[in-house]
Amino acid sequence: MGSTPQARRSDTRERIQKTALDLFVSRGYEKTSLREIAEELGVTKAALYYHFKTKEDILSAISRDLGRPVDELIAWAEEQPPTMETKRELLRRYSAALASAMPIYHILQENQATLRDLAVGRELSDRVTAISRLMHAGDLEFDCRMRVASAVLTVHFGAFAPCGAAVGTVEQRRAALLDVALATLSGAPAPTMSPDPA
Amino acid sequence: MGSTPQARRSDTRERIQKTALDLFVSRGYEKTSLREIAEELGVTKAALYYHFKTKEDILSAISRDLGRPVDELIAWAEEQPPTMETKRELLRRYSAALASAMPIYHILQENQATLRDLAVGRELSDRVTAISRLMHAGDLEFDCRMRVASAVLTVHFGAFAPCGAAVGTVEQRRAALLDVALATLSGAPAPTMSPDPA
Amino acid sequence: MGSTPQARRSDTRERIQKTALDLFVSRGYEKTSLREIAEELGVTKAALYYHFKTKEDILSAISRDLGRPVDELIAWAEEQPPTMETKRELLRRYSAALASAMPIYHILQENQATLRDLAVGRELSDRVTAISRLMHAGDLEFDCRMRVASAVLTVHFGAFAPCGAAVGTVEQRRAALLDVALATLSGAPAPTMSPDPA
Amino acid sequence: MGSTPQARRSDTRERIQKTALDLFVSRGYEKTSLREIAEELGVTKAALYYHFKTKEDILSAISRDLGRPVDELIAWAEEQPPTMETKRELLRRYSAALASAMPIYHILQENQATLRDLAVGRELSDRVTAISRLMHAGDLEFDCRMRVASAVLTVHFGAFAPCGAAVGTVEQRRAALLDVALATLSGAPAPTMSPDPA
DNA sequence: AATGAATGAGGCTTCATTCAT
DNA sequence: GATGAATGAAGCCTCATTCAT
Repeated sequence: MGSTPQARRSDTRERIQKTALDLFVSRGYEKTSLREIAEELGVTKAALYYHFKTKEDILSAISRDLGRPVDELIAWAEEQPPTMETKRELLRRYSAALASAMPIYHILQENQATLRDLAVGRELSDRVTAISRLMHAGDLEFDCRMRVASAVLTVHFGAFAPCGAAVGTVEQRRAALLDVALATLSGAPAPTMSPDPA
Repeated sequence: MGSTPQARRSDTRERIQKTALDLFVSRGYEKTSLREIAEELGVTKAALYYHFKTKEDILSAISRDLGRPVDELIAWAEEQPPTMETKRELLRRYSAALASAMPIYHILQENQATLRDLAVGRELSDRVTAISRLMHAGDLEFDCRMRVASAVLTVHFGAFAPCGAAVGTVEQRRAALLDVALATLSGAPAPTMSPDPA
Repeated sequence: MGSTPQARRSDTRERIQKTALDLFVSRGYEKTSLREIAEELGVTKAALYYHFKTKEDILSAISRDLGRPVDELIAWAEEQPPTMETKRELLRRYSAALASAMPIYHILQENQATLRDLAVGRELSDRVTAISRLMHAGDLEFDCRMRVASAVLTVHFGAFAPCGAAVGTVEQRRAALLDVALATLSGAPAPTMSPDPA
Repeated sequence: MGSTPQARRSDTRERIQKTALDLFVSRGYEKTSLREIAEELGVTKAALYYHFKTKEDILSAISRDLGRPVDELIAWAEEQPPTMETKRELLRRYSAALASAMPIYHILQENQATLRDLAVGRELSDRVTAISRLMHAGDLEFDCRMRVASAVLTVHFGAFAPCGAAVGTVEQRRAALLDVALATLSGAPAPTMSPDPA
């Protein structure tokens, strides 16, 4: 009994996922070779193939794991009426979900050309598309659609890159961008900006 | 006026750039091999090396050519005072410049992981960064910065992807998103949206 | 009598042989991996290694089992005088034996290059060689040897492939080819064929 | 002028084919790796890929080159009337053609399982099938078909293996087997064999 | 201005096999 | 009687690049 309470049956699979994720994020999917992953882990390439059928499969597993929150969010939104309030809530939750699922989106973001013709690429971009579709649901006028688009772009891409220099914490920026997006969404201004103090 | 003395020398260099651009856009930088470019053009790989030192060099030349408008925009903005009006104008011009320089930004966008450690990658992303820096110039408050960020994200990323379903023409969408961004920038809402009759 | 004490112990070994045989026949020895065999059977590769020392060992066991009739035939022929009648009978019996042992000969036939340097390869081809040797036994003249050779080739290779289009049943073809071979053997023609009315 | 009169443009392609043929014959197609071929030739694997698109392509080129005589024979036979005399002549020519094209047939013969699902495999076996089809052309009776089959088997497979021990030269054996096959074909006995001198 | 030939490095994947449990 | 995990060797192939001509 004692010792590790959890099953003693090798945590290698998870270690592979973790290491692969790190490398995919830092060096890119295509540029990360299985050799690197294996070496970093201290196992052989063949060991990776014991746990995953292909390189793509590794990313796929990661995508499934990290993408779950967003998937659940989509499932939730699909059962709500396409009202303004739903969309505001969706945007809020999406912003939050992104914060934790960031790594995969980062990968999708930076490796689009490569992932485009991989099944896992669709898995990933389908999620983004779904959110966008839900935000645009209903019979909106053109101007309104553009505000929705802006809001989505702000929340989604605001999650990456240190946009606007490094002011505040990551979390503070996220919250603030969400506010701006919400304001844009409803057509109301966010906290005003002095007309031109410069 | 006759032909410019320099011209009529061989358009191969330009044909290479054009073909390479097409392929980089449609298949990605890394996934496009020099063999493909050469085959598509009906020349040998070695011919490419006669005109360009490396693969990266091809992209670099493309970047220089297509990026000129944005470079000029940056140069212009750097000589303006960092006023609100400058930024509004900068945003307008950037939106317009993007429309024509789109292909390279598309490439940067979809191949970030690969370009990250290439000199040409910096060339490309420096331009984006410069715009962002100029937009954030001056002593702005936090909230204001976030609005700037949202505006930039909207204009920049709105240029890619058919965000918000295919309503209107590309040009109409661009103009509309620019309006939304400008409104966000000044803290005023764009044309309002009904508060939610549902 | 009850069940033989040895029996009822686990039929896995036999199931492995059967599955392996099927796959070796349909996909070839080299191209059939232990993984495939294991998967088809619903066990692990390691299980195969519990029952057999190596991949070759599996084929070896199959060869032993299915080759027994031919081995017995060889043993029988080795105790007969090398008369014409013996050879005629040998040919008849070989034709019959082949019909039932076909699968392994099929494997030998189609995987010669691979089996050549395996012990089991010799086991298999030795049987063929032995038959041939026995058919050629004695002090035959050159012309006669060639007729023997033709007869053996006809019976042996006639057992594979749908030679001569699909006329008659497999069994009918076998019997007919045996007749032709026997006729060739004794230098007498089989039922005549019109001299060419065209 | 002087030096080699032939184009000085690298004979590597042909050297590859020659070396590959040797190895495919002696070690088998599957068991011959591109590394081996390259090493034997003193070039890199990549050099092979400069001259041939794939491993299969190498065999394909060999097949095309060595198979030409048989292809021509088939073309010839297809324009003859399907008379007995045509078939006798076809058998004669096939026997001769085989003598020179032997290596590829040897490869087909010994690597069937591997070649089965390769395009080049069909190329190869189609030739054999075509000969067989032509030999069986017309409205033959069952018995006759079986004699045809025996004749074809004798000539085709007699070309391989030292059937009947090493008596006479290869050429003598070929001629003799052809005679036996021709005799079988027409239903007449070949030079008789004493009824049983043993 | 361009080609033909070749290279070295490295990519992903599969295989037969082993061994502790 | 069998499994889960792992390995080492090797396979085919592709790529960016070079260089003599």
